[in-house]
Amino acid sequence: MMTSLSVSEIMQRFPLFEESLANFIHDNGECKNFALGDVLMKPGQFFKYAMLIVNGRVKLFREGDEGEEFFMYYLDPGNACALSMLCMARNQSSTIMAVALEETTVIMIPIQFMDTLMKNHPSWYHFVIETYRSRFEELLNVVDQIAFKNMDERLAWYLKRQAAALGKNLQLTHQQIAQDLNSSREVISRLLKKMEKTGFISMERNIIHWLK
Amino acid sequence: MMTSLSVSEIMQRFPLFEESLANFIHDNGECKNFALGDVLMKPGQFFKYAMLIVNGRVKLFREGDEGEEFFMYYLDPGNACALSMLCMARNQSSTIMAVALEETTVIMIPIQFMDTLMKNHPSWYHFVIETYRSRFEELLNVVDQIAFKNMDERLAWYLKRQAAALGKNLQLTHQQIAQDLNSSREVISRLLKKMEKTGFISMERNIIHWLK
DNA sequence: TTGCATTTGTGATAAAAGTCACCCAAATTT
DNA sequence: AAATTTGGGTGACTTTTATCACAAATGCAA
Repeated sequence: MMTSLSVSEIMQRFPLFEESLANFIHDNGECKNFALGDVLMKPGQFFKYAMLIVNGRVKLFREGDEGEEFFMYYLDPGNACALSMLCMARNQSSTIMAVALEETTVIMIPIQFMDTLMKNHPSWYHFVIETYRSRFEELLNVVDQIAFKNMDERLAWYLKRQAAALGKNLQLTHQQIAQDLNSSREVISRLLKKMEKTGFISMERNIIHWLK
Repeated sequence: MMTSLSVSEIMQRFPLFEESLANFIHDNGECKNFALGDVLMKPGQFFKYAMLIVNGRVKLFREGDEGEEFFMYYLDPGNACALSMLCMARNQSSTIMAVALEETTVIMIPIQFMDTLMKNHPSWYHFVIETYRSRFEELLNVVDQIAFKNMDERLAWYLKRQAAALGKNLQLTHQQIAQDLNSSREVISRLLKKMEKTGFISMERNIIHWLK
């Protein structure tokens, strides 16, 4: 069923999987490609698959009632979408948006295999737990930021995370940052100016260099 | 090992457990009581047990760097602490506070039984997944509130949740509410006055009546 | 080159939330 | 009953963030 991914490629991306698990996934998973901007998941959508990221990068964000956005985290190769595994278990609909940031390859494992995987493959169970744990923790950090910090600190934290995920030279407009933080462009521009003066970043049009 | 809880009591609190699972928990779990104000979990603490709430109520909140608090959710009888199950899997330390709101009884299941439970008891696996799912979803709602809403709406949502959990007559001071929302007493007092005028609540000293 | 769209800079102003000062009323203690 | 503590009300002011208006700079396209 898997269209274009060998067992050894699976094990390379997911090094903690046993070979029997990689085999099972190879036989029963589907491999799907998404282009930049493609929506993997949107509010109200039901899940039929657990999604494992093989290549590329996916951006997860929450949507507000009036279409505002709020950036949560990225999924990188080797990660899985925790939501896709959680909601699936109850056939619940999702509440967040997932969009491909670049050309992205995903393994889709149909919902009906979950129980089997869980029962027969300890490494699957550990992978699932670790996926939940890391996303929960990431979400707790997000809560920390918006509950306790002002915009200047939140912006610094945001840029630091972006730099960690995407590299130190960030192709971002002030408008995009404002959108991710649910703030406004002017506010972000002013705060960035301050950060530039204090030596944390340098700026060009469309680019922010994280200097730390 | 279980001190004071019969198999049938376990199955009553956790109706989706198979009998074999309830038996296993009865034989291998420990039963522990906490008094009002007791700390079940605090930042930096490592987990040796998964915790299932049998009686009482536990309040979970995040602590800020300067000791601020931020209310996340309550755990009720029949719930489990997702964090205790997640961190355990990696022997990670927790990042949130859990405090007993009243006399509370908890089943503590030592970490080393997790793999066995997961493998041999489908109803345990479903319970764990559902625990993660519901807490993740609750946390997402919290993020929504602080990311997109002003304090008046957040306060209304907070009171609504409190009323759903604790009943319509809430024994809360304005100061406590301010603390849970990481705001200040004056702000909360003023907003409550408005809510009283618009008929959402009525107030007495130490009590807020949720009227909807 | 000229024109146009996009990105960024910035002052003025407004709205939301936090802080300070001080009050009164209810409850509790002495 | 008097004194003290606790909870709550309120005006004045500050800080933070958002909004509005508009200018300047940059890059791309005709």
